[in-house]
Amino acid sequence: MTAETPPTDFDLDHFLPYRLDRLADRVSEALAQLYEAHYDLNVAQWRVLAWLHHRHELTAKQICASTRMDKARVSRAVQVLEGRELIVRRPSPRDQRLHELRLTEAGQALMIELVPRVRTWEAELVAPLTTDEYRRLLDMMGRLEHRLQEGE
Amino acid sequence: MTAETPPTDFDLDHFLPYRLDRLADRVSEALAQLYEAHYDLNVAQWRVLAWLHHRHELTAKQICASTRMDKARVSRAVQVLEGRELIVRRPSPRDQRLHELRLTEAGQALMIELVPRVRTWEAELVAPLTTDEYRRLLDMMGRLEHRLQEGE
DNA sequence: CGCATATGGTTTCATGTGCAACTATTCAGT
DNA sequence: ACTGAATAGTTGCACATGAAACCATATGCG
Repeated sequence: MTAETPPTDFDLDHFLPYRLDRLADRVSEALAQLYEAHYDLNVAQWRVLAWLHHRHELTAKQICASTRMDKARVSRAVQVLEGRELIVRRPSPRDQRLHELRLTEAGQALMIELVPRVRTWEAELVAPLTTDEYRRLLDMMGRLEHRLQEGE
Repeated sequence: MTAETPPTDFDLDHFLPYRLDRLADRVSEALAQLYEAHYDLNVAQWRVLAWLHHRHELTAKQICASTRMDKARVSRAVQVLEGRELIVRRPSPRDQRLHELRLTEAGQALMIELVPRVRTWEAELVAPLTTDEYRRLLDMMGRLEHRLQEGE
């Protein structure tokens, strides 16, 4: 070790973007183990299923908006899921450009099996936080997101 | 919009992994604008520079540990940065396997210019939080990370 | 109607990334 | 000292991703 000190102190452990990224990465990795191994889903596919489970019927565009994923990425995830018959894609009668997506029976069955596992896992993850802290955490994150949104 | 309700309630807006990912993604994207456009650095390169700025002298291995980046990714970032003469790579006299990395004059100059911009930007980002809230936020994130670490 | 423009979604292409195999150096055990 | 295991880092390969070009349908305006 040299004795020289850095030119300016820039402590990355107190730098929010770095900490956020590190945590999100770890969380995402841990969560992925729940759906990758057993269900052979990648992140994009998981997200599409999660939103369809949550919202019941959506177009690819809406999923893009919800997940911040590129439309190409969503398109490819949808193709795979449709191929596996976990979702169906039906052109909207109103507008032939957009396709309404929804879970098939098999897709529903998968999610009904998977979601409780995910919830249990999440509960365990946030166990070190009180419910009040958890609420505050989400609230603060919301304010940060809002801040970024208004800048754009 | 359909009037149908989702089969089970799984509100992704209250699902921490999703919220974390979305926020980290937005933050990362905003931060990237600070170093991509003006300095032509990608995320990996920025991280390597940031750690070298912070720690002054490190090996690739140490950077891997700090940033959770794959060693191949670090290796390639280092190659580019060395090519641009922003860092130097010197085999350790003690152990020829490992290479000590440090910023060149040019690299230091770049960071001395860039870091204050980044800090200002971060300050603005977290402005909606009180300093106490910010402290708590980092603390909670730390506990969550710790929770994940002990599981592995 | 008919043409220009916008929009949802797909495909192509260039790039970045992770994994695994590989090289070079060091270390441990005999 | 010698052989085999470990470690730091690089490279080859296969794959996922984003940007941009593209296709099909819809909409606005003359």
